[in-house]
Parts: sequence; structure tokens; C-alpha cells
Amino acid sequence: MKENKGIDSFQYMKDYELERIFPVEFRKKMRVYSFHKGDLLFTTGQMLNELYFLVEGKIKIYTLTPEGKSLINRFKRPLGVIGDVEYVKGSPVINSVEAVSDGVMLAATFTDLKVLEANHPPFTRFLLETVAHKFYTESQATSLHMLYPVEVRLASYLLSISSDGEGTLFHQEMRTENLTELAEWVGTSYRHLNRVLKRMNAGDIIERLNGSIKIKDLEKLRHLANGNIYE
Amino acid sequence: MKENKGIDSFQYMKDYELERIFPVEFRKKMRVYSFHKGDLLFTTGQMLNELYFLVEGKIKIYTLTPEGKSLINRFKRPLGVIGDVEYVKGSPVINSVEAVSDGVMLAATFTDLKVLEANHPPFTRFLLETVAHKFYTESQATSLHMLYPVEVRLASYLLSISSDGEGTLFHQEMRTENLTELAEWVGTSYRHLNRVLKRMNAGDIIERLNGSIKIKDLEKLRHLANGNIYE
DNA sequence: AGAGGGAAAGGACATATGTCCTTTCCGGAA
DNA sequence: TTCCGGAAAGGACATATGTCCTTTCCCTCT
Repeated sequence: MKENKGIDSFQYMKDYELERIFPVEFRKKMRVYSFHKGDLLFTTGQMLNELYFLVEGKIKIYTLTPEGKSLINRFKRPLGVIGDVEYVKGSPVINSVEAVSDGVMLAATFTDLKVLEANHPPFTRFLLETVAHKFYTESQATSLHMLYPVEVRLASYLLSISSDGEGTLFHQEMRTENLTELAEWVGTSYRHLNRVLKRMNAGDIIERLNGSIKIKDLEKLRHLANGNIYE
Repeated sequence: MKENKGIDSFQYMKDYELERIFPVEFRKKMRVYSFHKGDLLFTTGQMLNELYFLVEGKIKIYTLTPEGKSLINRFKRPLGVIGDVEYVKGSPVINSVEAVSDGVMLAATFTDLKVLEANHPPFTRFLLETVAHKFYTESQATSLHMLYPVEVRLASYLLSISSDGEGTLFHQEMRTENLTELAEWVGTSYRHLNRVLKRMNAGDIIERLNGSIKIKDLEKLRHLANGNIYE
């Protein structure tokens, strides 16, 4: 990730309604960074001195254990805030962050932000809402993970990414970029994920074609997920 | 839980440094409730209209599944804040709350708080710090739960409650109020907890006497916990 | 078309954890 | 002291999940 002065940060701030929380003078102090797919953006334990706003692209937040196991905590798309908890607590980075696609982030230093907070309450309020939402999501996820088997979590996941707006609800097709990643997301091993997928396949709940997963029976899936849904 | 006008809320506010976040005029609007051991204080799904401050006693926050399984998310002692996320998000209560002992809570209505926020930034800041810390803790717990077996979580728990301040570190004795509760806390079944305890016992890591657990080998325990520790 | 590499699928076996019961133990009520 | 009930301990068996490998499949490059 590196600074990119050629990008118009003001447009992004307008698009994502950051103007309300950042006064004009403040906006000028912010920096713009761009990154590429696969970049390791932040690492557990590292100290931050800037708060970041994801305004373009997709990133994933994950935990690495000393033994090398990895668990994806969540994905983020614009508008995502990175480093909020670290800013408030003054603690080192909790989870590692990796770019899933190319993207852009805006940044403001902690020092500037502290000054801003002193004169501009809306920013603190914004942070509060952000963190509250993160907590809420995390809390739901914890319960889901602790109380139900992989099958249920997988069903929830499939439901949450199947855009169920229209009537063309059925036979949704969603190519999983990568089964390994999916496994890390639901918090299980690749092997086991495969096993559960096979079971769902046998139960005519989904259909697997060339590595893609097609939902065949939304009702059964809902029944499996048992009311649980991500986010 | 019921209102108790006989209790001096001002003393509590002084003790827990709430005076900084609540101006004098505001303090008068706050109510005091007392509750008894075993009281069900809040239930999942319920709507709140007050924010609570635990100033006396101990409570537990837990999740109940439709199937009746239960998972303890955390315990709280003074000063604990209850309803912060619900206040910010305007959402129904996430987890149920039960009194573990008799206790006292102060309360302020959401309506009053919104007015307060508009004129008194320190309160918003306080909430932000509270929620950030909750998120941090929750996040650690999630990783621990997802990535390690019960044995590790149990070791972490035992370490976290063994006050390791003095030199009398060894042979700490801590009577688990209740093994069932401990099981819900580490997120496993009573049976399995028992099994793991037995294994630790056989490994001379702990010693079980009349339902109490005595730590025999702190080093082994640390090794098991593998650097993970609650809170 | 042929070769090679990485992801997908799955077999075999071990471990972790859950469920259902039965047996012990211990402290309080009679 | 005796009896009883709830909590502690643990046996037996089923299920969930992990680990280590091997086999298939595609896709791409040559």
C-alpha cells in the first residue's frame, strides 16, 4: 500500500458522506493510499498511527495463530473503517488485513483526529456507531459459531450472499472464489467444508458444478440455517 | 429488578467517576434499581429505553438458542454498562442478562441521554471507549473459541481467575461456584468439561477436591493456554 | 494435443465434543 | 443419624471435525 496523490479524495468523501464528519479544513489533511490485490495491509501486533477509510475495493480481516491456522473474521467493502478500535484503545493491531482486490483508502492521523474530536463531536459519534455495529456483528457471529455446527453456519453464509430481493430467488449461482477461503470464513477445515457441501449436495439442497455452488432448495437451506443469518 | 429510591446514587457516581461524564443536573434524573440473585434482568429481543450502569453485584450475559442451549458471553462487575449497543443502534436486546448476586444499577433514559449527548461530548466519548473495549474482548474470545479446543480455553480461564499477583501463586484454590456454569462459559457441554478436567487432573496440572479446583502446575497450565488469556 | 500445476473431491483414520444414562458424593432437612 | 436431592464423575456410544494423503479435474501454457 502506498500514498497516491493522484486520486481525488474529495470525491470519495462526498460519495460516502464523510463531509458531515470531517470539516473542510480537516479534509485537506487526509491522505490517500492505493493498494493491490494480495497486499498485506496490516499485521497483528503492529502499531498504527492513522485511521483508515476503505473507499474502493475489498479487504479481509483475519486472525493468524502461532501455529499457522487462520480464521477470517470478516470482509469489508466501502465504506469500511480500519483501526477504529486501535485508535480508541491505543492498542496494537488486533487482526491482520489483506487486500482481496485492488482498492483505495483514505487516512487521517491519530494526532489530527484527537484534535478533531475536541472540537467536532460528530466524528466521535460516527466512531461510536461504527464500533457499536462491529460489536453487534461480532457478537452474532460468536454465538453462531459457538452454538451451531458448520452445516448451519454454511447455510447461513449461503443465504446471506444469495441476493434474495427479486423473484429470481432460486437457482442463484455464486461462484466461490475459492473454497479454501470459504473454509476459513466459516471457521473449519477445507476437508470438512467439502464434506458438508457433499452432504448438502446429496440432500438436493445445493448443486455443485465446476467448483461453483448453485442453490437448489432455498426452503431447506432456510430450515438448516434455523433463523441465523450473517450480518 | 425494581426501583429503589432509598439508595444513594450520588455516592456510586463518585466512586465510579461518573461525575465526569454526567453533569450535576443530569445526575438527578437518573434512577436506581436493585435486584436479587437469580433475577432475570433482560431478555433477548426485548426493547430497552434506558441505559444501565452496574454499580454493585455481579451479572452474567448469555445467549439462549431456540433449542434451549445456552452460552455465557461474559460476566460483568462494577463498573459495567448494559444497553450501550442497543442505545446506539436502536436495536432490541442482543443477549439475556441474569443476576449472579444481589446488586444495584443506575439508569438513564435514552431520551435524556440523547439530549445529553448534544451538549456534553464526554459522554459520547465514554460510550465509545466502553464499546471499543467490549469489541476488543469479544474479538479475542471469538478467535480463542474458533481456533482452539476446550482444553486451551479452560486453561486460559483458569489462568485468568488465578490472581497471580503475589508469590503465593501456586496452589491457588478457587471453588467453581458451579461446573454447569463453567461449561456454559467455556462453551462446551458439562460432560466434556468434566472429561477435560479429568485429563488435566491426570496430568498433574490441577487437583480436584470436593468440586473445587486447585492449580498444581502453573507452568504446564501456561503452556496449555498457549499465550491466550481472557480479557 | 500434451504436460504441468493448482484447486476440488474424497478416502482413511484420529481426535474433539455431544448425548444419554448411571453411579457417587456431599450437605442440608427431618 | 438417616434420608434425599442436587451436583459431581464418569461409562458407552454417536457425531462433528481435523489431519494426512491420494485421486480427479480444469485451465493454461507450450
